[in-house]
Amino acid sequence: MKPEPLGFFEKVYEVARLVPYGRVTSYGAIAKYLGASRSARIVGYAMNSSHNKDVPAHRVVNRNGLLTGKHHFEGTNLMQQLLENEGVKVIDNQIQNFKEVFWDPSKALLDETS
DNA sequence: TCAATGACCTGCC
DNA sequence: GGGCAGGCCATTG
Repeated sequence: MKPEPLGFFEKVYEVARLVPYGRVTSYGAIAKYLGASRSARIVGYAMNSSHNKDVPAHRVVNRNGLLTGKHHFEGTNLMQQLLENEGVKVIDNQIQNFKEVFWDPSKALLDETS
């Protein structure tokens, strides 16, 4: 369980932690930032292991802005509650204004003057 | 070691 | 423009 010291997972955790408050990102965005847009599934898999980490997995959703992984949280609406608590409008597991709350790692890290 | 699965994405019909 | 199928990389049984 230790392919590399700083493998894909760690990178995913890093980006997930870099997600600002009230902002969300997508698996594809992280994967793309890591240079593995085709390995978007791995990013989600990393989140699965991020349960024990301090990774805000609730800020990470799919490309459609749908809380696909909310099923993996404690409660059924915990993920939604967390996002709403941060100011993100979530209705029926669907993030409203996803385009506005969307946080692109590559773009944000590239231009931090947001 | 092999095979199947998975919080997805992209491309094609 | 919408829906369906395949593929990608890594982990677990």
